[in-house]
This record gives sequence, structure tokens and C-alpha cells, in this order.
Amino acid sequence: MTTGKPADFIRQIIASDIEAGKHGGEVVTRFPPEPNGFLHIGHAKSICLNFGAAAENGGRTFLRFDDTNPGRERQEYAQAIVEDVHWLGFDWQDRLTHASDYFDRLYDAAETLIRQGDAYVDSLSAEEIRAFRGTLTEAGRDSPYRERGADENLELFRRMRNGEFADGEHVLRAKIDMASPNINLRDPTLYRIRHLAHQRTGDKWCIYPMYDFAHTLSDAFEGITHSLCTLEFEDHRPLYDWLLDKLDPPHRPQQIEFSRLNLAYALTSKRKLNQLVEEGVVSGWDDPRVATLAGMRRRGYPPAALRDFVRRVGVTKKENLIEMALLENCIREQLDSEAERRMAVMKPLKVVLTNFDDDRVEELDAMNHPNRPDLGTRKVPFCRELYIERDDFMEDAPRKFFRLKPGGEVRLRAAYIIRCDEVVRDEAGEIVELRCSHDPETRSGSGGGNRKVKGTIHWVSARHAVAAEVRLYDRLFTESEPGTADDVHAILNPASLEVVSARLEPSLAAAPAGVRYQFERLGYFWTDPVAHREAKPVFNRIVTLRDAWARIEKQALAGG
RNA sequence: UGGGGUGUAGCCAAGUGGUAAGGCAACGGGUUUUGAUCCCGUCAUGCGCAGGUUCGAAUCCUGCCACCCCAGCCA
Repeated sequence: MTTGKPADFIRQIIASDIEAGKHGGEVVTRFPPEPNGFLHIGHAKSICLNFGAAAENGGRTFLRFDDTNPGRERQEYAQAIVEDVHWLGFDWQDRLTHASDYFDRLYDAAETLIRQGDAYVDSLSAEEIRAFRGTLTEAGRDSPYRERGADENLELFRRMRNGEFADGEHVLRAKIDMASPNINLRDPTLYRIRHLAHQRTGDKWCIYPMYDFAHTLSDAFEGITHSLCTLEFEDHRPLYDWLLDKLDPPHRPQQIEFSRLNLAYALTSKRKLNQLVEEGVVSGWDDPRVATLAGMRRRGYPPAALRDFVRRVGVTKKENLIEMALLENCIREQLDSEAERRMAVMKPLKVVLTNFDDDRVEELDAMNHPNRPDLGTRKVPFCRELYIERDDFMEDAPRKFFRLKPGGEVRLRAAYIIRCDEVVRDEAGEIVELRCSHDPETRSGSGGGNRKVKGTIHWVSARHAVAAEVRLYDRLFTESEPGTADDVHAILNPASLEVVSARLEPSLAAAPAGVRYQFERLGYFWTDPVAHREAKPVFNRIVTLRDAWARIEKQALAGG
């Protein structure tokens, strides 16, 4: 590993804390999602930062569910989050916790605050509290209940816990400063009444702690040294510190904020994703067209590529909007080095080699990867009748079209150079077959195999090819403007899903589920584990490979 | 018009008083049995703006400007 300065300001803070012997040189972090939806690409940054920074320093990380608001949280979301964090490549071992694990201790801490005169039960209505809070430019006013005695507060708070009041009747507030310029310090709510069963604690509680209270203390209880969160919590840090000052727990964590990762045009809003799911526009939160981690997993994005992406994006306090091109570059780079190559034809056009015997079958050796001999070779059957991609033949080809045209030559990847001698049409004038001749001297790998022609195309043997349904997912769902579309109907890009009947080279009939391949000249694909279970080969196309040739061709066609 | 943050290229981002790293994108060229990959080259006399300090400033000082966040009994 390289030495030198840590990569970002948070790692620098951690390094200097270790150097100073703070927290006994320990590094303990946490990733604290609320289980109210699936994780998306933005969460990957927090996950990699928290787990990464700890691991790099011999520390440990908690996966903690911030489940303090029953009613909007669900166990199935928690399960999905567990799977996604694991898939991304991180392990919390036995440190899977919940804020709800601490409800008893949290309650005790609240009583301590009351006894100290640092918290009080307010009986104002929600609307009144809002009115008393003041505005950004005007100070708030004290609640008439602010000076209740500790005994009365304690009595009331216990009755709140015992369920003697309805939702909203009372609330526990920290007693700080109603005139503070920081609105978070104007006596923030610590506990509210919610007569609602909690997904983990059932009916035990009818009062639930608010984020600031639960989060700060959970950090303290778990011995978190560096509590990393996003920028919008900067204003909450004084409250975080106030709570630690007043309660003085044995361990004192430190909150550090960084800017969240915004991926341009990507749809990450939980509300909007939920709308897509509810309306059946997508098959679920893990649909390959959405930017959730589960969706990207199904799409075939390698977790290593996502980690690389997060690393390249960096960690700062600056608002940012990362271009999709960076993500796609990371995916492409990872897949290019690890994905074996295979041939498949999406839109078949029959090619008959007139000078190749009908009963002859050649087993050709094809490299599994053009730049990695270590990945070996495979056998590909070659015979008289083949399929090539319909788009790889053009009758009135422009100058820069390097693939097959009447009278022209092209190389069949891993096989021979062929020449198109004749175009066969049906009654309707549709091209149904190409009659070609191969040059036997040009077999790939042989001495004469070095003859150069301008283009190389992919193909499959008609007799041996495996028919398969291939689902082509073009792009991620994206919004017309980053974050501005108010509902999913304003989405510009339909993230089209095309299903085609493809012909695959026979080696793919037994392709293991979940293994990623790059299909020669078509882009990246991977096998779909779900469909594979039905013993039906189905592949997702992952369109992240830049189709440079398509772009060039478009220019050539436009410019003549 | 309160408080808290942030401004370095189209998008990210290093830089911590000694003369603007790197990545993505873009553009130009080379290799290539994937128009992919790979390789080479170009891309900020300039660091939000204006002053000041200094032999020397993206870095220090002063004053402006722009953008983001905060008025949940959400997280």
C-alpha cells in the first residue's frame, strides 16, 4: 500500500486523532440508515467512507438501523439494506444494531435530563410550538410550560410513557435557548408520543425518541469515535455536543460532516422510487433500471466498480453533481478487465459459406479475453451456415462502413475472412440470406491468419447456436433535470427495456448464473440469476460500453 | 434582512506562503482479429470578485459577491 497523506479531509482528521492518541487510538464508525427504503448510489459513498476509514485504521464499523419512527420503517427494508451493504463488500460482523436496542437507556437518559432541569414536558400543540419557535430572523418565545418543576416533568414524562396521553398531547423538549440564532437549539423535541407498534419492540413503547437524541446517544453507547454524516446536519452539531455535555457519557463521539454524493440526472428520491414501484412502472426497488444498489446489482454492475467510483469522487464539504460518465467509466473499466468475451447475435442474418462443406464442423479456439491469455480459450463450432448481426451488413454502405457489404470482405472474429458474393431476398424484397465464400488460408491463429481486413464482426453457427431471450436495459431511469422533476411522470428517459430473441454461442448454454460477459462488439452482458434458475438462458444487456463505432457510423451516414 | 456551510477547468479533486497533481469528459494521433481495450499528446499566465501584506499569495488580512442548508412531534 502507498504511504503518504490520507486521501481526504476526514481521513486526515482521523489520522491526526490517532497520532494524538485520541480515543486511545481507536477508530469506530457507523453506517446508520433508517430502514424506510432501499439504499441507492448516494449511500454507497457513506458506506465506503465509514467502513473504509475504519478498516484502514484497524477499526470497526457498526451497521445501525435508525429505527426511531415506527410507521414509516419496515423490516423488509432492513433486510434489503443488510444484503446491499454485504454485496458492496463490507462486513460489520457482530455489530448489527438498532437505535431501538437502546430505548431503555435512552429513556433513562431523558429522565436524567429532566432531573437536571435540562428538559421539560411541553403541553403546547404542534402548531403552537411552531408559532413559538419564531422565524429565521426573529427569536422564539418561551413556552408557558418551560418552567415546570423537575418533579412535575418527571411525573408527566412517566405518564407519557405509560400511555396516559394521546398522540401530540405532550412532548419532551430540551431546555436550551429559545432565542438562539440556531433554530435547532430552540428547545428541540426529544420525545414524542406515538401510539404505534414498533417493528422490533412491538407495543412496549408509545413514546419514541427523536433523531438527535437517539443518534447522539447511540453513537456514545457504541463507542463511535467519528460520527460521519452529511452536510445538512452541520447545524445539529451544537445540539449533538450539548447532549454530550449534559449527559457526559463515558465515551464522547465527534460528529464530522461531508457532502453527499449527487449523481446527475439519477433518480434517487425515495418518494419517487416508491411511486415507480407502486404504479408498477418497475418491477420493484431492485429493478435494473433504477439507481438503487439492488438495481445495480441486478444490472450486473460489479461492486468493485462502485467502490472505485466512490473513491474517485472523493470526500469534501462541497456540494457536487457527479456526471454519469464517471460512473460508467468505472463500470466499463472493471468489466473490461474481468469479463470474458463471448459471441451472440441479437438480430440474426443468415450467412451461407458456399465453399464450405455442409457436413463439416470446425472447432475453433477463441480467446476468452483479448488482453488476458491467463483466462484461456474456448471451442467455438464453425460450419457452413452462420448468423451474423443484421446491422453488420449494409448494402449501400458509406465509405467508412468497415463491416460487410456486397463484394466486400470482413473478418469473422476468431475464424476466417469471408467475402459477400450474393444477396438473397424473399418475395417482399427483404434480405434473408447472404451467400459468401471464406478464405481457408485466413483461419485465425494459422500462418495465413494474419491477413488484414478493415472490419471484424461476430457470428454464431446456425446449427449450434442457442436461442435465448435477451433483455436489453438501455439506461438508468434519469430525470430531465437533476432533482427537479416533481413526480415520476416528469421523467424524460424511459429507461427502455427491449426483449430480443438472440442466438448465443453454445458455450453460453451452461453459463453460470451471475457471471458477467462482454459480448463482442455489443456491450456488456451478464447472466440473470433469477431467470437462470428456470433453466432458461436469459441475459441482461448492460449498456455502459461506449458504442464508438455506432457514433462514428452515424456521422458517416449523416455526412456521406 | 438570523445562523451554519461552500467557492480551484465542462464534472469531480489535490494543493496548508515558493511559482496550479490526478481522474472523468472533450479534442488530436498510434497499436489492434471487438470501430472496444491499450498507448501517446493537447486541455487553468489561472484558483468567485476587489483591494492589502510579502522578495513571492489558490494559500495570510480586509471588504464584497454567488450558491447550498436550517423555522418536523422526519432522518
